[in-house]
This record gives sequence, structure tokens and C-alpha cells, in this order.
Amino acid sequence: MGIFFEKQGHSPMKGRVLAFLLLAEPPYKDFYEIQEFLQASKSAVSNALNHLQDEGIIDYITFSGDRRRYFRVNCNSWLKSIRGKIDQVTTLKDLLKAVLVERQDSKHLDFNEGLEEIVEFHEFISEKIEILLEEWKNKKGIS
Amino acid sequence: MGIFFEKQGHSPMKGRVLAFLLLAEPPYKDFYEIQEFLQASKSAVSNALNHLQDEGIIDYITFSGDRRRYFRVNCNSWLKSIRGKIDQVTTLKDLLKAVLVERQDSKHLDFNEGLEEIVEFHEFISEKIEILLEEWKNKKGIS
DNA sequence: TTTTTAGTTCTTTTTTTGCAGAACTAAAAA
DNA sequence: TTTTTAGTTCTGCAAAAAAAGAACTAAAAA
Repeated sequence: MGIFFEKQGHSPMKGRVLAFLLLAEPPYKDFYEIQEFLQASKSAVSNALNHLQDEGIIDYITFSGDRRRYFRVNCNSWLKSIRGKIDQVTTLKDLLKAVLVERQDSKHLDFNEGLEEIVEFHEFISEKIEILLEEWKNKKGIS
Repeated sequence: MGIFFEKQGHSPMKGRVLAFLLLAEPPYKDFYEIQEFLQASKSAVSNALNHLQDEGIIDYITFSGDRRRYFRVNCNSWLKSIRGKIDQVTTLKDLLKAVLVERQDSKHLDFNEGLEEIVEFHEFISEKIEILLEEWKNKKGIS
């Protein structure tokens, strides 16, 4: 599981922390529980937790009369993060559009057309996914 | 542009080669043109080209009476590679399902429900995207 | 057949990344 | 106020990744 997250571009430690929090019972754990379970240094755990928080993948809760933070996977923001992936599609699309501007005087129309089709596809798919997200929101909002 | 591809999990050299081939006029270049433009070693270029070919991102053409290979971005396979990304969504979904099996006796129903919703969302979205891909194929097949 | 050359593979060097460990900080507790 | 402690930041090292350079290969050309 950690390896899967690693492949998504996370560091090994982030992958392990994420996997641990997903499987933990209760599903929130404090700094030292994480550190002890993973047998890692404080700095490695601290950095992993901070990065995962920056990315909105995890957050933490506290309990009154206890100064420790209890870190947990943030299911809500995970759903939201799909939007981020769609934005990535948009970034690629914009890059390819810029390429096409650069290539406007090219004699190789077939290649340009190939790129144009990719741009069109990205526009098609991201627009449709936008609609799907709305659909999902409604579905969940009503039920 | 190279940096964008790097963020997608490619090595810097692969990113640069890809960016160069996208902008090149003509849109196909031989080994030495690539090497000279990027001011890189033969081995770095060779490895980058081979990996990009393995991933189907580029391919090459040849001209009779010329033994050099002319490498170019493969627009068609780029479109196909979207399917690979959907498969990744499926992998995550399967992992989360396994997590839920592991968590079946958990007392934290709210967390489990959160995970279930993520799984449902992934199922919803990947199914719908499958349909969108068909739709796109038809649209392009007819026109 | 010998030579050339397009590209590969192997070895080494450089750069980057990930992590440990210790020093540190700031807020809470005593 | 002093002491704890939850967590951060800094320094340094080890492992991995990226790239260089040289030695090599195999097919084409001469």
C-alpha cells in the first residue's frame, strides 16, 4: 500500500504514514504512536505529516486537556483532491495549446492536427467530468 | 514544459526530450539532433528515448536510404494512455476496498463511511469515464 | 571484406532525495 | 518561574537516481 502511494509521487515515509492512518484503529494516531509503529525518526515523521497536511490528505483533531495532535486521513478533502487532478489535465491542455501557437507556421499539418485532437479530447473530458462532479454532488446532497 | 513532465513522474531528460519533440520543426528529429540540442550525453538520450518508446509516448520513423531513426511524439498512443490513468484509479479503489475489509470490526463507523464514499465515488467516476471514452470514440469515428 | 556509424551498454561521477540524530522552540504544566 | 513535552528545524550522511563518458555492437556502406 505504501508502495502504491510512493508511485503516486509521495516519498516512502509519506506512503507509510498514509497507509498506517488508513488502517489504524482508532483511525487517528498521535505523533509518537506513528513514530513508534513506523520505527522512524521524529524529523522524518514530522516532515511527512506536514507535507501530507499541506496537500490536504490528512488533518488532525485534538481533545481537550490533551496537547497532542491526533492525525487522521481526511476523507472529505480526498474527494476534493480529484479536482486537483482535473486541474492537472487543464495544465497539460494549456501547455499543448501553447505548443500549437508555437507551431502555427509549421508545414506538418498532420502533426498539428494530432495535437489539436489531444487538446480537444482534454477539453471534452474535463468539461464532462465537471458535469459528473456536479451530478455526484447532487446525488450525495439529496440522499 | 520539461518540468511539467518531470512532475508527471518522468526523469528530467525524458521531460526535455518530450518537450523538444513537441516543439521541433519538423516534428521528428534524429538521435544526434536531439543530443546536440539538449547538450546531453548519448547514454542519457538513448535511455530517455527508449523509456519514452516503452511507454508508447514516442515512436520513430525511417526514410529509405537513411539509416537514422527519426523520433517523434506519437499522438495516437497519447490518447490511448488515458486508459492507463483510469486503471490507476481502479488500483486505488481496490486498495481502499481491502482497507475496508480490514476495518470491518472498527467502532469508527463515520471513518469507514468516509472511505466507503471514496470507493463509491471512484466506482461512479471510472464507470462514467468508460462511457465518455466510448462517446468520444464514436464522435471521432463518425466525423 | 573492411570501415563507418547509429545507437546501446557498462562503468563511473554527480546530483538529489530520504532519513537519522541532535539541537532547538514554544506552549502547557507544575 | 521552571520544567516538560509535542513537535520543528538544522546538520550530515547514505542510498538512489540521473547523467557523463568510454567501450562496445550490429547493420549499412564502401
